[in-house]
Amino acid sequence: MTRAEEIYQRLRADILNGRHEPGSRLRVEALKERYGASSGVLREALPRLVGQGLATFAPQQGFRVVTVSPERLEELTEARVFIETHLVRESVTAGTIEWESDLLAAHHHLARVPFFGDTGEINEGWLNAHARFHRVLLEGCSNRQLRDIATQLREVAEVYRCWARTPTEHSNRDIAAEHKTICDRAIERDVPGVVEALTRHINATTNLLLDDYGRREEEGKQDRGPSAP
Amino acid sequence: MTRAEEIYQRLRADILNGRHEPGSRLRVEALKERYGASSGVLREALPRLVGQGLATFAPQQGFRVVTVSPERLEELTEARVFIETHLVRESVTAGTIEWESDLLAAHHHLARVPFFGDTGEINEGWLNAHARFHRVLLEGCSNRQLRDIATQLREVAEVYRCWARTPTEHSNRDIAAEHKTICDRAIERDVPGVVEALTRHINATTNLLLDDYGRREEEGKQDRGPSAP
DNA sequence: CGTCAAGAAAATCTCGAGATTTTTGAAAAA
DNA sequence: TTTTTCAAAAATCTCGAGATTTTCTTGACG
Repeated sequence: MTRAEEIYQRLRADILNGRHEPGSRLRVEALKERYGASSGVLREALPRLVGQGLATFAPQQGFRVVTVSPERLEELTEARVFIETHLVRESVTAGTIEWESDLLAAHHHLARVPFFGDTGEINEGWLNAHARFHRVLLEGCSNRQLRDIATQLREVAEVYRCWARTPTEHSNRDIAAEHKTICDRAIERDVPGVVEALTRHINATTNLLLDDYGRREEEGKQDRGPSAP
Repeated sequence: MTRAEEIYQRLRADILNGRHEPGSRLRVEALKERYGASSGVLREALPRLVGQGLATFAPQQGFRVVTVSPERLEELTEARVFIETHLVRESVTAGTIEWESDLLAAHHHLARVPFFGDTGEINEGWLNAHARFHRVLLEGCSNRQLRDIATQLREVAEVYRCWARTPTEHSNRDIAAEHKTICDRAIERDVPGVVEALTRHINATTNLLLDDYGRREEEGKQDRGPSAP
């Protein structure tokens, strides 16, 4: 593992967990101190994030965490539904016994790992298990190009999860039930069922985030409202 | 334009034009001399190619141009047909008058620019016009996520074009006719027509390349055949 | 003749210093 | 009060040298 590789992994995890806020600048000087790496290493790691769609770059203005907006989230969701439903259809149709086993294992893990961490934030282990479940679900499809695209889109969408204010215990239970449904339908080889369950799941997650965004906008207006003209 | 930006553009163009062979190593030391840039600049530009899917990277082993294989080309083609037909459907349905005009202009340019350059190789201007035509065709669709994905897939597919042995005048005429059909059906707002034309076009290009690959394999076998046991 | 090992060559990886550009903040003018 | 100017500060951009790792060559051994 080279230095640049390590820093890239840490940067990626820190963005996916919201430790770097969406839209915030990624100053090389600041990152040098935080990650204890030279500018050269950082300037090699950061462009990789750009390629993955997790960061942006402008000449003479440095790097930024990818920015978020409701419009972009809706586009992202539409793209995910389009591609993932296609993949899951192929996957459930063509998946082998090994794929079935992997999916069961991934779901079992996801169902057991706690959603909340010690600090009240989302547990990093849960995020990893969640990413794994969705990846394995589509791995029955043989087209690696499309699978890679789906993974990339999910990663960008993950930025939005940590951007939302606070995940609730209620939403956690809903999500867990959705995962169970997806897993069951997939094992049963119920193609229309799994497609519908996955579509619902993706859209439900988006709606949760959009509601949260709307609420925040509302509060923001009140803060700058009649009480402080 | 920063140094790294410039070098990135040149590297990208050189890969897309086959001046760096698929699978070949991109040694920093060699590129330093060729592009007249320092190692730092190159180590910033190369990871961007990796993110775009035009190069690969392995720790301690450096960068390589993306490798090609018939299987990967087939996966790529399947992915392109799946995504581009969806996009062109949206595009032709929702495209504005401005979009129509842009498409006509892009096709006119593509039809006029010569296919072969002075050296007998494919003309770089034609490659640019071709990329532009296909990009504009899908630009009537508002979902930027999906459009970007389609563009990225086409770019990777471009690597295969230069990998093929020699484009013929015959294949050139076929391709030009296909572009004309696509453009006409799009302007007529004939959705099923344009979807069929685009599907044919993508598959035809792939088949041309696969035939060429098969012929080359055949010759390779003869070379190493009974005459030299 | 083929296999293995040690040394040499070459490439990658890492770092910090200097040049260039952008941003910031305060002072002056309208 | 608002706008403009300009200089200081900070960040980006670029470069080449040294450390580490891989690859290639050469030669000895089975």
